[in-house]
Amino acid sequence: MTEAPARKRLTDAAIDAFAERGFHATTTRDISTRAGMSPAALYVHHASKEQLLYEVSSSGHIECLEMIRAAAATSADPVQRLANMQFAFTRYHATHTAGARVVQYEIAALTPEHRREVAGYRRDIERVYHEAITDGVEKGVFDVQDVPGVSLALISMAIDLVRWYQPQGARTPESLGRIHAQMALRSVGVTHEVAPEETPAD
Amino acid sequence: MTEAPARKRLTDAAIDAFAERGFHATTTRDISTRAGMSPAALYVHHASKEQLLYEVSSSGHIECLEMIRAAAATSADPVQRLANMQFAFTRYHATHTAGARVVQYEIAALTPEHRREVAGYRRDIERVYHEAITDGVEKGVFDVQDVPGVSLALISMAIDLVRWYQPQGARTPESLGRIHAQMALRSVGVTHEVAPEETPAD
DNA sequence: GTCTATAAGCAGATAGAC
DNA sequence: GTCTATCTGCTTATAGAC
Repeated sequence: MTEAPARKRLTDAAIDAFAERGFHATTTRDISTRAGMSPAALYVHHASKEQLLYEVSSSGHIECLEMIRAAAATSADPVQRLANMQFAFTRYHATHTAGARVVQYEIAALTPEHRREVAGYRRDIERVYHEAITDGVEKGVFDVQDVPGVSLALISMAIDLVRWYQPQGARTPESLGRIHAQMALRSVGVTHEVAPEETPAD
Repeated sequence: MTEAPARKRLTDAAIDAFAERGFHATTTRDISTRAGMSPAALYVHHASKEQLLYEVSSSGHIECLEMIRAAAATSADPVQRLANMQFAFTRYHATHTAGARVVQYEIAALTPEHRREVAGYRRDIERVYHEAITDGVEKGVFDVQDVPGVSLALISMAIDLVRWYQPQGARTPESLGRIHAQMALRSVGVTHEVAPEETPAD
């Protein structure tokens, strides 16, 4: 159990600081102090405050995309797949609140080029939902008129909890995941109960 | 059609600036310039940048609370009421994106006292949903195990669209309202279709 | 790789003329 | 009530010693 390298200590500190106070309200001194370093040490490892945000934001987007793709690959049955996806997507946002808050709310602080890159990851995430719901409609088990509209609403349901969720509260990531999974199935017209298969959380 | 008073020009400019860039990234010079005034003019009408945020945030919270209470009063039938509420709540967030963004995402920038005040309005909004769903459960027309959990998820669905909604896009506030209203009914176990009654938008 | 010291600029807020 | 000018402090980022 050795101490984390300085570079990762800084990105971890940046995640917490950006999540708590927002990018613009966070000072580079705040980040370096949280990482146990002097203000100047930050610039040995990162070119600028925006670059630090970009690293946090892009790696967070990629992690989230891989997570939802893994969840979408857990079952060939549309009903079970959507339940697993909504459970995993919700649990992820409840367990990675700090990182997800930076991912979701600090896009405007990125440079235009960096913003374009992460916008691509976001479209990829929407596409996973879109395809899963389309699959269920085509197989005749889902009843949905507006597939993109329902996709966005299901994604919103999970993402918005990073705005208010607090780990010390009564709700666990798994309990929220089960509620949202049931609401997802009901939203696409599946009336019977299907328990989500809980893939191991990282 | 006379020009708006300086005070309102400033709060309107602050809503746009805070919504576009966030509280901390917005400068008082940005606000006063948008309102067509010099930097010093802002302080004739508002004590500080935080006071300006507080006025925007509290009036926005109160407006939203009154809107959802009005929607909850449109029908005594739990099914029709929930449909009307989710339609109105969604349409409101799509038509008041800028103000709602400040309301939802800039709470951390308020002083602790101001934050406590708006937290009360937020609980009131949740309570309106909570009571509407409880009413449907007690009358035997809704099937919901976790009433607060479903309430929060329905609220999240509408609120999160201020994160991504753009008026120039293809979706109208009304089309989003109808999708969300149907998803709300399905989420509480109502399987038949009920069109939301559209109260006039302000 | 870390530190101290500091440069250069911009922020919120105020003073005082008109 | 609006302006110009300015104060004061804090920000990002860099220089250079160890």
